[in-house]
Amino acid sequence: MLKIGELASLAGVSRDTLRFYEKHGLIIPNQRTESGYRLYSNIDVERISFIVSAKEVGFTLNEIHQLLELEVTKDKKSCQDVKEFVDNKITIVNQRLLEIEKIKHSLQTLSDACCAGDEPATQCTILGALNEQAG
Amino acid sequence: MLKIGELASLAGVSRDTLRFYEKHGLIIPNQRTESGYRLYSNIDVERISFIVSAKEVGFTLNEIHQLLELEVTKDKKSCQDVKEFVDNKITIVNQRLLEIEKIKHSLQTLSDACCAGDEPATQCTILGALNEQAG
DNA sequence: CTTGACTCTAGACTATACTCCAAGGTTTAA
DNA sequence: TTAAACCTTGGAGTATAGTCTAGAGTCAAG
Repeated sequence: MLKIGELASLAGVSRDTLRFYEKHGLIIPNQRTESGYRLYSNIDVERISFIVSAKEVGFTLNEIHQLLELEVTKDKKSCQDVKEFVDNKITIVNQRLLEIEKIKHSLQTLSDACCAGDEPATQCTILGALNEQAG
Repeated sequence: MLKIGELASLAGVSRDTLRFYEKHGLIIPNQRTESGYRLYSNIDVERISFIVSAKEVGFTLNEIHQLLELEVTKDKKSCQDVKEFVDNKITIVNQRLLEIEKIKHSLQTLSDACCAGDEPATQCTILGALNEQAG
């Protein structure tokens, strides 16, 4: 079991952030010591690492909360609901993948080509590099 | 030339957002009418679309501002500086790509497998699906 | 020639996601 | 046994990114 400071440094977030996430229902330690100290388990390490990743790729804490709450039971109705919600997220994720690939490509153009020598200056801004892909 | 409302609806943002971006130096119309109306060009359409994309994949307005300001001149020093900055961003973008792929995969697991019938319930949460990849 | 849809500025307000502080209790290592 | 380093709660403060409002000017159509 980990105390809040231990989980915080493992996960690369602050103690305050963990308490903030708890207040918003994202990560709740399943135990406390007698004196009231929060105790986290290994599952919480995974949980917080998912939260951090999801946040970095543009999900809000609210969306992340919904994702973490998802639980497919074999009940067909639940399945249907969850599938709809998840497929929606997949669509968003796919769009983001395309966007991030495009940005990556244009950054690469900027990095690789522009210092080499003979390229036209038009490629040597981020928008120029983006257009390069289209043309 | 486009007025602010026209650009706004083309780009899917509000007029207020465009004025807000202007105040922060992200997009400045190169002309005004005699009465003071902002006039935007096609370049501004691309610019705003880049801003929206970059924001969606997790860049802050500040970072986006820096990216838009980038301009590689043939001057070697500028080249070096820009390359360093851009390579840094590429590293970040690559990490995000991995993270988003991982999330996508686990969403797919949730969507595809969990309603089918015989899977263990452990896969049927987002964290369960994420672990599925590791194991 | 006026009505409605648009634009302007300045400034107040909101949501999200922290971050810091005060005042106190707990644990641990010298 | 005491000081440093941790933990608690509650609440205030901050940064980012808008969003809304007021009060006024502009423009195109009827």
